[in-house]
Amino acid sequence: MRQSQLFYKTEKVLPDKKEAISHELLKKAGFINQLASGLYSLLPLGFLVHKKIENIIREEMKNIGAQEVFLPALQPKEIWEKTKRWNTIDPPLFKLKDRHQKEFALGSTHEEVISDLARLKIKSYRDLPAALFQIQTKFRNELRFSGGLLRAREFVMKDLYSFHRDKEDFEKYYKKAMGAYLKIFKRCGLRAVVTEASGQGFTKSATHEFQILTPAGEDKIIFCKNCAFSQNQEIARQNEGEKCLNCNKGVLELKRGIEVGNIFPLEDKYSNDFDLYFVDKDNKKKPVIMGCYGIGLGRLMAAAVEINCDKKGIVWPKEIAPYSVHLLAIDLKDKKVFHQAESFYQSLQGAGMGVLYDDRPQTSAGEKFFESDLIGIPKRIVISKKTLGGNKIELKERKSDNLKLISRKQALGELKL
RNA sequence: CGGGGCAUGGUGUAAUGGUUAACAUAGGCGCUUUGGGAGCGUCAGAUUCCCAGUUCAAGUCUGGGUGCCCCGACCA
Repeated sequence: MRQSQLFYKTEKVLPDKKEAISHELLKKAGFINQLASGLYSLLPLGFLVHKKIENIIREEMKNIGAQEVFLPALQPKEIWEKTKRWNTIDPPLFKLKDRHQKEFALGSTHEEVISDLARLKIKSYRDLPAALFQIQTKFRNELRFSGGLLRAREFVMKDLYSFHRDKEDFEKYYKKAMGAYLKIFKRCGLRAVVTEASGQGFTKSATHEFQILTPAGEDKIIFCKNCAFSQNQEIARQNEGEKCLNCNKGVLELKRGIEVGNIFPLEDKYSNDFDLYFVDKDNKKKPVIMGCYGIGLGRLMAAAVEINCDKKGIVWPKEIAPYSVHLLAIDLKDKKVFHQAESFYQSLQGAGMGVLYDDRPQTSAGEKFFESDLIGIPKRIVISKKTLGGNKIELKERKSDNLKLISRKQALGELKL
């Protein structure tokens, strides 16, 4: 992509108010734009990152045998009455009516829709287990929004639902899903802490949240450094400063975290509400055992920035960077520089690399460097009069200060790594 | 839902109740610039969120509305 053509603009003046660092950087660097409270547009750079995250999730979902579906966001009132959640779910639903006064909600989650669907397709133990996921917009009528993408009213979520014959099979899958989740977060440059959390009255068994430890987080968790035991403060039986009862060694700390995902045993709650029964080998009708598993994509993106940034800007983890190489051409009026830069741009593209090429002839060197650091693409190539003197180009990683002057051939090799 | 704050060119801010609402940034044009957000010149851009009211006079004061932000509560 030629930067001269890219739809973006970095901001030089931002409001004085204190906001989450991730929010400030994403706005400043031109990844997102706020339309209203809790409503955000993803600009080309932001959407590229979003799509990278989507694809990581797709890969890992595929690895645990889940199939992708796409369910309606607009949902009729009846299915919500079956679970008695039309008026009780918190945060409340956004509700609306069609021209015949029939009532609908914008889905804040999809247990109702998926259970209704599963009822039609799952009849026998032979149909189990099954796992379906989707990447889709959710709407939540929260009392308050904050931290930019960290809590929005409309956001994209990956939600996975699994269906099982019995508890044992469910538990096996639950562990598999937990592993997949940890892998997803790792690939996004994050170390997630698995935290026990409340079942919110739906289940007595523990549910698990995936927390990214950072002071910018809204959640409070009790954490043991020694054994990585972790509980959301809302259910914690111990306080900070006490000795960890899990390992009997560490001292518990109170940490803040961003909840980037959670996994939840649904047991037979929705199966009973939707008559989701199957006939088992023993010819007996039994309720399907369900689990649900969610990841907030926007929140994940913000958390990735929150953790991967410095004073100059974002430092994107390799796998979710909008582009993998940022090619800066300086002294573009010099014909040699121009030709070298153009041809290297072609070479990079030919090698199948995602490359952003700063081809703007009027922009000063300083501004190019500044914006490059702000946008945070992992690898930077500079071609200028200076580098051409030795017929080399300059390579620098965003996360380090080391400059390397190498030949174009060498650079192509190194960039592929 | 409780408490607090703010609302002025696209963006960020300034303006003891008193001329023509100022500055920065972003934008257009021209010239000069190119290794860490370039300089000079020039042009353009605002019924000061909306509706009432007080006053000789309102961006500024009062009331209501709307929007946004922060703290708390809430949060599958």
